[in-house]
Amino acid sequence: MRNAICWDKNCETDGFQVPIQKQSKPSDGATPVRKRLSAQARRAEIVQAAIELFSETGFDGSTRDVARRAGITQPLLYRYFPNKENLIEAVYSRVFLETWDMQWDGMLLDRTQSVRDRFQRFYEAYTETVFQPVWLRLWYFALLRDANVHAWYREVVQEQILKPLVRERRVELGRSEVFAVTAEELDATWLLHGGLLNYGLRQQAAGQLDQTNRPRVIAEALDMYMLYSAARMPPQIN
Amino acid sequence: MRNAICWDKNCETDGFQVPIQKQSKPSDGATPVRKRLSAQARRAEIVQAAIELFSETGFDGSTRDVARRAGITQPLLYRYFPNKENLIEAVYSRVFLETWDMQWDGMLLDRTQSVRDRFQRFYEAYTETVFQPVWLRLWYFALLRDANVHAWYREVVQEQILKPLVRERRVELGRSEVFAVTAEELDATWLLHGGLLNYGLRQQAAGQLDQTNRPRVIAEALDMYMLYSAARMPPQIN
DNA sequence: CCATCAACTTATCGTATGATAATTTATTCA
DNA sequence: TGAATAAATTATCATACGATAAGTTGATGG
Repeated sequence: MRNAICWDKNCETDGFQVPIQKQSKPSDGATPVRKRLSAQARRAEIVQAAIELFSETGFDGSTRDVARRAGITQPLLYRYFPNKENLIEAVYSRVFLETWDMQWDGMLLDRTQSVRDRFQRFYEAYTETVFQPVWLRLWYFALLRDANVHAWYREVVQEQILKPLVRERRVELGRSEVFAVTAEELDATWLLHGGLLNYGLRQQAAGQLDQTNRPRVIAEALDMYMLYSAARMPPQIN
Repeated sequence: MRNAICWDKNCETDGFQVPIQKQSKPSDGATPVRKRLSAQARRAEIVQAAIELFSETGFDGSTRDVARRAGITQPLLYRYFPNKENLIEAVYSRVFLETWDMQWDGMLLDRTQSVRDRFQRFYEAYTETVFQPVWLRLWYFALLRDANVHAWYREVVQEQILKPLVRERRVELGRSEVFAVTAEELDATWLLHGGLLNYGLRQQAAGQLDQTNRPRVIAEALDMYMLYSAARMPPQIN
C-alpha cells in the first residue's frame, strides 16, 4: 500500500497534494532534498515553526499547521513533544528565556556615561529584540493564557532593568543607592517601560515597524524619568 | 421521544445531566423557572455570556460554552447570530463602543480646575471602567485578532483624551492651543496612557485589583507629563 | 378555544483537532 | 553487506467544533 490514494472518508491528507518531492532548503544540490534530520535539529525546526504559527494565530494554532510549516507530518511532532502543552512550553523558553543579552548588564552599569545615555543605548538594543512582531505577539498571547509567565517576566524586568535604573539615577543625583527601591520609584519606571511596550504593540498592530522615530520615543520616555526623578530626589539630601 | 436518554454515539448532550429544571434567575418565585424570553432579552443574555467566556478563553471559546453559560442550547444561538463571527462583533460593540461616558468630555475641558486635577479625576473614572478584567482581556484579545479594532481605538483615545490633554496643558502654560498637536506631543501622552494600560494589565495578570494605590500611579503619570510639558513648552513663548 | 407564530430543543452533518499504534524507510556500524 | 536502530509516514480514533434541518412547546390574539 505504498503511495496509496486516499480511499477512506477519514483519510487525513490535510490538503496535501500527491506527495511531490518537496525540499525544505535548497542549500545543497547533492543532498536528497529533505528528510532524516538529527533529533536535535528536527526538534529545533518544529519549535521554530511553532513560534511562527503561534505568533500569528495564538496558541490555539493546530499541531497540523505546525507540522505543515516544519515540512513534516503531524504525528512526528509527538516523537519530540509528549503533548501540545509541552511544545508550547518549549516555545516559551526558546523565545522568552533566551531574550536577555548578557552584555546589557554591563551597559547599564557603565558609569563613564550618563544614566540617560546608557539607558538610551540599552532601550534601543532591547526594543530591537522585543519589538519583533513574533516576540510581542507571543508575549501578549502568553500573558493572556497563564499568569505564571507574567510573574516571571515581572521579576526579570524589575531586577535587570528597572531597579538598576533607579539605583544608577540615585547615584547620579548624589543619593545613596543602598536603600531599598521604593514602590513609588518602581511604579514610575514601570509606567515608562510599560508605555514603551505599549508603543511597540501599537506599532505592530498598525502594521508599521517605524524604525525611524523609535529612538525619539525612547528619549522622550527617559526625559520624563530624568525630570521626574530629579524633582522627587533633590541631590542635597543625604 | 421526550426526555429521551442519549442512545446515539453522536448524541450531543455535552455533559448535561438529566434535564433537571434549571432556573436562570431566582428573582421571582411565580415565574415558570425559565424559558421564553423576548428576542431582545435573549440576545442580550447570549452576548453577556459570550463576553464572560471570551474574556476568559479568548475568542476561540466555543459556541457550546457560550450557550451553556446563557442557559440555552447551542443551536438557539444561531437564531440570533448568523455565525460566530457575528457574535464576536456583537461583543465588540457591546464592550468597546459603549465604554465612553459623555460626562467625561466636559470633565476634561472644565477650566475652573487645573489640568492635573481634571485628568486625575478623569483617569480615576476611566480606569474604573477600563481596568475591569473583562474589558482589559477582551481588549488585548481583540487587538491580537484583528488590527481594525485597534485603529478605531487609537483614534478614540487620541481625539477624546490625548489631544485635549495637550491642548489644555498648552493653555495652562500660556501658549496657543490652535496649532496642530505635534507627533512629539502625542507620543509623550501616549507613553503615559499606554503605561497606565500596561499597569492595568499587569495588575489583572497578577490577580490583584489593587484599588488602593491606583490613584497614586495615575498621579505619578500626570506628574511626569506636567514636568515634561513645562520643560518643553516654556510659558513665555507666544 | 384554537390557530398562528415565534421561541426553543433534538438530532445530525461535515470537518478539524489532539493523540496513538502500526508500519516503512533511511542511516550507522559491526 | 546486512542486521539494528532511529527517523518518518500512514492509518486511525475519540472528541470537539461550527452550523443546519426538522420537530416541539408555549404564548397571543381573534
